[in-house]
Amino acid sequence: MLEIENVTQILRDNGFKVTPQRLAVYEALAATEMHPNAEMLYNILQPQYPTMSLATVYKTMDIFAGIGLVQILNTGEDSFRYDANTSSHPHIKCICCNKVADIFDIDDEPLIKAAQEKTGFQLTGRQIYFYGKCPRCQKISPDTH
Amino acid sequence: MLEIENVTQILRDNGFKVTPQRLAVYEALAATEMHPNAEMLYNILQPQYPTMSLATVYKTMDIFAGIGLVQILNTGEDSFRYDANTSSHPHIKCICCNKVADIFDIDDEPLIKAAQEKTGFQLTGRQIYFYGKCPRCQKISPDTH
DNA sequence: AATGAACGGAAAATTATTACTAATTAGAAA
DNA sequence: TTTCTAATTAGTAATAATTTTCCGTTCATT
Repeated sequence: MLEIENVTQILRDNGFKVTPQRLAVYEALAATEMHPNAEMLYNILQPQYPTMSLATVYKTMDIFAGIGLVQILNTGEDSFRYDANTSSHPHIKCICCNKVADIFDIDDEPLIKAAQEKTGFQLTGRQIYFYGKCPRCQKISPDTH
Repeated sequence: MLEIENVTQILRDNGFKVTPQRLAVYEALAATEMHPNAEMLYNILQPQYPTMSLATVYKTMDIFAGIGLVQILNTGEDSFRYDANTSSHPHIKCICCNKVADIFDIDDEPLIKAAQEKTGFQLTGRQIYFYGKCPRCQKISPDTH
């Protein structure tokens, strides 16, 4: 969730050119809460950037992930999703509507500490995914599942 | 981690035939701690069961997952890994040697409870993966990462 | 203005997984 | 035991779908 100036700076610092496409991709990702995959992002950008290429989205996300501007989510689908918030927060996915949401302000430190102590690993990252039925889907179809 | 008799029983209870292949696949998975994917399992079985087919491994794991004999892991790789321990325990993967290990006896209940309360989701499952460098790899190459 | 990077669009690659088919087999019934 | 039959298997081909590559054109930066 950086400002455009910061994105510009980080791109330049890493030797990448600053292009309207790259900024647009970042803006679109930062503006949505849907944790889109490449194709969703492409569709979001389509109206405003009709010539935007899916290949560009892929290449841009690859660069962004490399320089720490986005994190890649793997929720068990065929494609990867992206998050402009690069902090290691848990995610939760609705098994009915497939929506992926953030879980902020949750204290996972004790678990991380315990994992580190139990395994002797030098931890570098984590991915915590919860699965269940979101409140909206509970109302719509309370019985299923 | 069931005995063969139990696997046999569960297969029959669910209307599946008990075949040497299915028992061999279960045995191989239960005997290893490497959390193999389908191809690794196939390679493990190859020496003792030269005619074992990769397709059979896939179909068997599909059935096993369906009747609760195995759980499917998605550690961010291209393929799925399998675990004969169907309890929802965290896993940890070494970013150097790609080994995947279990983390038992760790209390993730507080985190689950907090996630449930924060989101209002009806939770049905979770996947907790840690990433880092295992003790062995720390000794071999202490600097990298 | 120069130039190497980046772009669009489409084609290609990748590769895990599934489908297919003839042959075999498990389990039930005779 | 033998027979019967639908389920299962081995081996291979096909699928599916995301992601990457390709390349001529355009553009950002110096």
